[in-house]
Amino acid sequence: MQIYEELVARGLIAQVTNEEEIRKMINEGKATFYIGFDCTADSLTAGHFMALTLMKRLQMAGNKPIALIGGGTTMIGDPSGRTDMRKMLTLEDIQHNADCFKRQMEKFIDFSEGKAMMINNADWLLSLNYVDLLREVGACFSVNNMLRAECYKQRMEKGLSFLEFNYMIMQSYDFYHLYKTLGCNMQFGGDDQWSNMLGGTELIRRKLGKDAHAMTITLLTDSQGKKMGKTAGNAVWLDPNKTSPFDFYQYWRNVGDADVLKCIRMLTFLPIEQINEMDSWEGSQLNTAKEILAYELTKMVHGEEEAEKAQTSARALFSAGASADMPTEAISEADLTDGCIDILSILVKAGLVPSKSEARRAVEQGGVSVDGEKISDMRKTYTPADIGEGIVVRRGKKSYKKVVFE
RNA sequence: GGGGGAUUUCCCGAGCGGCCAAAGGGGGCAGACUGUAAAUCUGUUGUCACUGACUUCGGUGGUCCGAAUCCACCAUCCCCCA
Repeated sequence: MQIYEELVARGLIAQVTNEEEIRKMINEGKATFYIGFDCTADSLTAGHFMALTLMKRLQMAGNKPIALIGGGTTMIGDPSGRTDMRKMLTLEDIQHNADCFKRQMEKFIDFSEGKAMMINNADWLLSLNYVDLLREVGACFSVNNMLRAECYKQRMEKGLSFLEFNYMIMQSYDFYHLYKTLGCNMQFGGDDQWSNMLGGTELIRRKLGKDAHAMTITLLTDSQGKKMGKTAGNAVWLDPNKTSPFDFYQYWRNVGDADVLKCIRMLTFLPIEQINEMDSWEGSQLNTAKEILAYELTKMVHGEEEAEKAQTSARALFSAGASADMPTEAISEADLTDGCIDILSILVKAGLVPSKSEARRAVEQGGVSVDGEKISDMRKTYTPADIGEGIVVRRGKKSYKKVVFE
């Protein structure tokens, strides 16, 4: 099976400008393609992960990826599908974020000699001259068409600033620039980027009379149509300091039944034949599929060792007993009052609850246990001797910490 | 430039000068049921020294015994006219 067919089989492709040409091009490994990353945070998220795997797949098929860091475009902020304007970031923040992105990407993509490139559009966008730009590309854009673009729909109701309106032009300019300087003939991106990407192919056609291609990746959504990769509005980060490997593992371990196969198909590198076999699984058998998904992804992002640890911890926690690799929190002399510490303080200290009030609530509702025993008295206290070698404090089913005294 | 409207807790949204830590919904969290799923039901959802106290309703001042509610100014956003 060739790469294009595989992408289709995995359900990764959403829209393409010209299927025949793109199929031919990437199957023959002749594409030089780019994906843009807006650096609005200092870590990539699970949402970016799919784009990274796609780059990798295409790279393995002999195509050349360009990771474009949006140092310049982030200065503007993409309004696509947003209801609010993005926060404006300073130049320093953006640079810092771009550096972080680079480190993370290097784990997935082979950037060695001629295999792939990473560039920052700040390099050419920031030095553009306004009047020159208007004359050079401004004439190629029809405001009428831009206003019709799907991505601005929501903003047409709430208000769209001129700053953000220009985002499409900047992104189009990137593509045009990369086409001219690096022979980049294709752009990939999330499906929400479709209009912006078409802006680029259109610009290249008008300015150079050449055909460039665009292709979008299906957005990863759950069975309810919500974007995946977030928990309670917070992103699932690839940075282990922002989302621990265990939590990362748990996120995928907990996806809904209806979404497991889709995730495995789209995100893992397991052979498609093997995935097709899993298709017939149902009921609690899907739990195995979820373990596979969680393990595979954690392995890719954090390495095999972390994946093993996360899996062992998770199994131990949800079946029985304790595990050596649990996240641990140390209590010290300074945390004690009259030689002991109460359960509420332990919960807060361990980061299992954000405040004492919530700790109280958790206990009241029977959601707290220590070494497997439910705590019903919120005044219960512990001395260093009680803690001994360490106690396992658990809040709810899924969050727990080992607490030690030192 | 002129006129009108808005700003409430995580989000949406209701709020009469005292009975407002603030209705309702969403989301979150916990419990029951389960398969670490979904659906459903129940409880809970500002903070703390928790039968009480303290801090919140865009910002700053003011009126009042008392303000999310009234007044003034500022800020931001939306709509209509130019």
